[in-house]
Parts: sequence; C-alpha cells; structure tokens
Amino acid sequence: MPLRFFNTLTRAVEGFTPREPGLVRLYTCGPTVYNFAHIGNFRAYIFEDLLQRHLEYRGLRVLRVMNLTDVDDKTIRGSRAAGLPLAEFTKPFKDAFFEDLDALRIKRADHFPAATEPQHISRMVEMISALVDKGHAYRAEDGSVYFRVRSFPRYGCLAHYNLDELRDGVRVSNDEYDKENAGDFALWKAWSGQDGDVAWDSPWGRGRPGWHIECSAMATGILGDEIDIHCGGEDNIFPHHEAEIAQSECVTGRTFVRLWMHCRHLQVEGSKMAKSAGNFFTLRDLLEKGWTGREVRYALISVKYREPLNFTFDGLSAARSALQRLDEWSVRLAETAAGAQPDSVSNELAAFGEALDDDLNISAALAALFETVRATNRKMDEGALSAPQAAGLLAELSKIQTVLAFGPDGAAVPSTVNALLERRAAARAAKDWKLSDVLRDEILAAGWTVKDTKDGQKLAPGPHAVATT
RNA sequence: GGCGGGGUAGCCAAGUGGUAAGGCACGGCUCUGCAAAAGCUGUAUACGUCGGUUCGAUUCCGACCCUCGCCUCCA
Repeated sequence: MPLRFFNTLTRAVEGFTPREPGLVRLYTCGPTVYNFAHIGNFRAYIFEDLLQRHLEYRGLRVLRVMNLTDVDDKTIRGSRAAGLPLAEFTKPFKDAFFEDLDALRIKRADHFPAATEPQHISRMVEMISALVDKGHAYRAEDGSVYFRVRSFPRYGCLAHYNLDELRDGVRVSNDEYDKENAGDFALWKAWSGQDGDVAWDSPWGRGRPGWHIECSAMATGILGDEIDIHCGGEDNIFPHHEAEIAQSECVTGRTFVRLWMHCRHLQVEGSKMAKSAGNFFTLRDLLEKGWTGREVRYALISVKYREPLNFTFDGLSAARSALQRLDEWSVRLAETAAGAQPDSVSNELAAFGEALDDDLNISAALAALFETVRATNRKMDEGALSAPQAAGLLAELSKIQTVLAFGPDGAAVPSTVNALLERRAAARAAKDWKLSDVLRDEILAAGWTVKDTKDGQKLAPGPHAVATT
C-alpha cells in the first residue's frame, strides 16, 4: 500500500514519494528555548517522530532537521529578566529540551541548528540581501527590513487566505509602523535598547533576524532548496510557514516544500491549555506526578495527528493500562517462544503498517495490534500457539516497536529488593503467609510490586505515585 | 467578518452507502493462602438536531444547534 499523507497546501490526501529515491528530507519546526516545552509542543514533536519512524519502517532513510529558536522577543525578554546573557539564559532550556526528547523516546534529528550560530546568521543575511536585490524586501527608516508580501502573488496559498480579506490592524505592534503594508513581516529587526547586547552587524545596520527567516535559512542551508516534508503545529501555518514559502521561493526560484503536514493543537480536560486556566503542563510536571515518559508518549501519540487531542488524566491512566497489556503480552510470548526461532516470516501485523501508510492512522494501527494481542492470548490460553509462532510474533512486535517505542522501561532491581524476594520465596515455601505478607509490604515500600503467579513471584516497578490533577 | 476542524456507547477514539474497529472503565469466569495482577468473556437504546437524495445513510446534500482553532512572530 503506497504512503499517502494530507497536504495542508492542497488540502487533500496525496501519494508520497521523496524527490530523491529512498531519502526523505524532513524539516520540523523546533522549540523556542525561553522556557520548558509543554505537552502541547510535544504533541507536535511526537507526531513528527511517528512520521519519521514510519517512513523508516517503510525502508526510507530520513534526513531530519529540527531548529532551535534561541533569539527572539521572548528569549531576549527572559534573559533580561534573569539578568543573564542570552546564551546563558537559553542553555538550560536547550539541555532540558533534549532530556525531554529522550524521556518521550523521540528520535534525535540529524541536525539541531540554532538560530544564533554564525553560519546560519550569515545565510540569513545572504537571503535577505537577495530579497532586497530582487525587490521582494525593503529597508524601513529605522533600519528594519521587511518582506513585501505584495511582491509574491502566492502569499496566502498555504493558509488559503486572501490577503485582501485579512482584517487590518490586528496585532500590528508599534515598532512596525513604517511598513508599506500591514501584512509585511520583518526579515531583519533593527536594534532597539531592549535588545541589550543581542545584535549582529548587517548591511542594514545592527540588529537581529526575524523569526521566519531563521527557518528558511536553516532549512535550505542544510537540506537544500527543495524539501520533501515540512511539519509543525497548526498555528505555524500562518504566518510562519506562509512566510517561509515566500522568502525561500523568492530567493531560490524553486518549490520550497512539496508536502506540508501540520498537527492539531491539544486541549487539556476539554479546554485550551493556558497558564491562567491552571491546566498548563510541561513534561516535567507530569513526571513529577509519577507518570512515565512512555505513558505520556502513548497518550500524545494515540490520537490521529489531524484531530484535536483532549489530554486528560483519565487518558494517561488508560495509557498506563494499555501499555501494561502490551508488556504482559510480550512477556507471555517470550515464555511461549522459549528461545525458539520463527519457522516462517509471519505477517499477523501487516494491518498495523497499512493503517499508518494511510496518513498515519494510528488509531486503526493500534486497533490492529490489540486485535492480534487478544487473538494470540486466546491461543496461548489454549496452548495452541507453538514456540516458533510465538517467536515470529515477537519478531513482528519488535519491528513495530521501532515505530511505537512503547517497550517497558528497563529498571534495574536493587539487590535489597532481590534479597527481600528471596526471603519471601522461602517464607512461601514454608507456607508462612504472615511473613510473606510482611515482606510484600516491605517490597512495596521499596517501590516495587510483587505478584504471585503460577510460575512464582513476579516483580514490577511501582506502584507509581498516585496522580491527580 | 474571513477560513477551517470536531460532535460515534460512562470516557478516549477508528471507520463505512447496507444496521459500527480498538483502548480504558464496568460485570462474569479462570487462576489464587489472601490480595493484587493477568488472561478469557459479556453488557450497552453509541453515530448532535431537522429535512432531502436513495431500495437503504452514521456515511452523500441542505439547514440548524453545540464546540474548538487560526486570521501577522503561540507546537
């Protein structure tokens, strides 16, 4: 089944093949590092991770870039408030971002360019110069340079906006009073006192780059003039990605991006996530409440990216249960396989990949997985699943885990807990139930749960902290 | 005002012109010293409202209601 994805540009599901056979050039808008990223940000990054992993599952190589915006109004404001140089202010948030990516099992991009790196600033200046030379941009009196949207007739094609119908005067800040047209956006922002020592020299005077040109410069600089897929959250469609198209295509004369994919925002408990509403969460907030990265990953990935996602604690709880079901299945399969080799290439889970081929239909893909879980559990109950069959299923599971990354956290069992387990086994052999229960409580206090099965004691991490809103 | 997305059983959520996946929750059973867990299994008047097209619509068309988002630097 061929890959097909919804293209924001055409508003249609289209078949996808990369320009260069076997290699997908993917650009994904990354975080602005002025704070810890929140779970809404991570919905976008997890959607992009699913996209990358599925493309790789289908045998394509993915060359992925994710930028870090480390200079803009918010980072400058934050650094001034903290009394730190810009780079010192953003560094901890960059580090935290990578820790969060790991916790959520998001694959690292091949490149994480930061806007302030000299080679990118140079390219931004080059691109702006080219735009000025071609008449697509102009220098205003204060030294800022603006893109002339009227010079690019297709401006609005991505968001499907008609320039003439845009409301005038909305959110046009005071420092942009000398633009030719309200829709013109800043390519280069002249230095102002509030910028402190954040400034670079340019042909138009000291200043700093506008946000949009960062992405155009880093995307074309690293991936080339024509990119296969560009992703982001839906709020990036306008003006950010619209501006990127205009800037890039006016410089290169080429089609900047062939496929635009955007994910919907998430809500929290049915409402827009907002600090004022008290429903604003970073990943760190959730980890502190005792949820694990993979549980958050499941909750954020399990709703199709083009649908609004309602993030709830009930949903996290459901994620935990569903993951445990998969864990148990995997353990049972391993026991049944008992080290056997698959005797044939099984394809029980073909429907999983086919669902993802269809515009990343993760719900249908997970349904296919869970149907297989139930069917094969039934067989194992009946003793009707052979060791090679179980081994074949394990091999398939392992392959789809390269896409889902839902595998259990491998926590090492402390020796103290192992000692308690041994004592408890002895107590149980002696049918000393009272001591057995005391030891069970001690193990629980140490952060582990012991279950008695027909095959003896089994240990699991947890229980997790009781999580509430 | 412009553009767009949603409304499917208690909750989350696929999907289809011919009476509807999956997950969670809930009940039953198995297992079990107890407990928990796990597995199997079951229930449900589930397709926003009103019209239309059709042999037949949840699926197509129209209107309406509710809800969410974007409209110039918020993923």
